[in-house]
Amino acid sequence: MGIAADREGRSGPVRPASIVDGVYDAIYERLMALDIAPGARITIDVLARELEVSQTPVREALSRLEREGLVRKAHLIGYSAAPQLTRKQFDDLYSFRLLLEPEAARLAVRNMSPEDLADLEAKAAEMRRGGAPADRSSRYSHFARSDAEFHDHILRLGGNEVIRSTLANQHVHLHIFRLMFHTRVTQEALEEHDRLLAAIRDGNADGAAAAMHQHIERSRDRLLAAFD
Amino acid sequence: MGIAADREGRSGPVRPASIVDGVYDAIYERLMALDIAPGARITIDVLARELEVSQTPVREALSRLEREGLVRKAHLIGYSAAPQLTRKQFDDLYSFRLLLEPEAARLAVRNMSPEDLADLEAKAAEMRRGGAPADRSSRYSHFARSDAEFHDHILRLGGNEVIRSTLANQHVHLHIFRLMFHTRVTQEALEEHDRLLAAIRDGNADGAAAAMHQHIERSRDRLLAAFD
DNA sequence: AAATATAATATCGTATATGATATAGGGAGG
DNA sequence: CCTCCCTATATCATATACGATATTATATTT
Repeated sequence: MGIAADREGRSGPVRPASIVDGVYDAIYERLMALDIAPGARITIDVLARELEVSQTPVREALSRLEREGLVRKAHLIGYSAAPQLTRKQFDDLYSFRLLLEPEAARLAVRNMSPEDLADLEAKAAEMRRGGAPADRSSRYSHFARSDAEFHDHILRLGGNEVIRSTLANQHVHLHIFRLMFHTRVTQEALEEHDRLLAAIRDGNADGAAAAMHQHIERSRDRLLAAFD
Repeated sequence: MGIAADREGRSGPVRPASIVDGVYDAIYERLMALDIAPGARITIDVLARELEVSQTPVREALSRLEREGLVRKAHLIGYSAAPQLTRKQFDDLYSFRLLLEPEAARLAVRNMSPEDLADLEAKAAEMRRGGAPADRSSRYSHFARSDAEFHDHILRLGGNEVIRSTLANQHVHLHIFRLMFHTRVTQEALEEHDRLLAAIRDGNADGAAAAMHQHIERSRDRLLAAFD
């Protein structure tokens, strides 16, 4: 049947460049929204039917997600959403961040231009305003996203692309969100961001590194409650 | 001859090897052997014909390699082997290693058991013996592989799985090999390994971290020649 | 002769089909 | 009544087919 022509006709929602990208985004969205719960099975052809695409792009998207640790694949059994972070994975992840992000903050102070700072300030201001007063879960989801962008922005300014892309691929904020989508400890984080931003603004590299270090440690401590 | 042979599943019932894994290894091998030059086009169906499999597993293997940065994909154009590391990528990569590996060495000293140490010693001894006196390029390829295993082993002992898997996915040693497959500076590296190993053996965590730091810095300096 | 337009080819991106494997459920035997 | 085996179904892994797009070569025009 003329599926292809059919789909071509109703361009409908913004069609990403490739179908695979669209599928990837759609799955990511469902994971982020906890529409697919941690550990839940993900069957390829169900997904393909729901998204009205063939199995091939679904496969490729899942393959990407697997490489990023967001889904797991069991040979001849199938895909499933990654389970909740274990305590050990959590600890490892935060140790990892503590080794990289403070240094990246230090580098950011050294390398950035005035325009870069302005961009960062704008992003922080946007975070402070917060999202629309939607339901709590989607509000936090919005925060998680903004927070990820804020951190990513600093990493970008730091200039070390290996550090940046590596942390991006860890999807820290998605995991965190799944750990505690029910809480609302965003206020403290915002204050820590402000302290970090102040150090950056002052061109205080050591201070920025220290502020980033403290921010991550506190974030870790706040989240530790989720393991009790 | 197909590739699906000689793949051993882990414990348990004899799991049929997946063709994708075989294709992945085959492509990796060609990249490592410079059989596929940096930047060279990789056409899916040529590869599929050569390996005597269908295009589907080739696609999935290439997708994995792409996520690892070993091949690049241009939408509607095709795959190609990743180009040689640029100077900036090289610098970023070594800065990244310097932030992580010394700490991992420190952790390794703290966490490892006597058996772990014995394993590490064995691996180091094996490296010292070196490979058979084959042609120079394949000998260095062998060294690159052993070196990768040595470092990975230490990272494993460190216990932080995020650090370990992240560095493994950078494929540092493959890139390095492609940078200077023509040189033979392995002797110095072996001596640095020995110093590192000595510190580990003595339970000297700070010393191990320092030795690792120095080893990576020197490795970087040796390779810098490749950019002149 | 150079440049543009047009046709031919190669290769990708996507869809569908087929065979293989695991899991679940029911029936026979102990 | 329980256990084991066997069959049925769902799902994956792979193969093949088809349409779309880029690249290359050729021809025509200026």
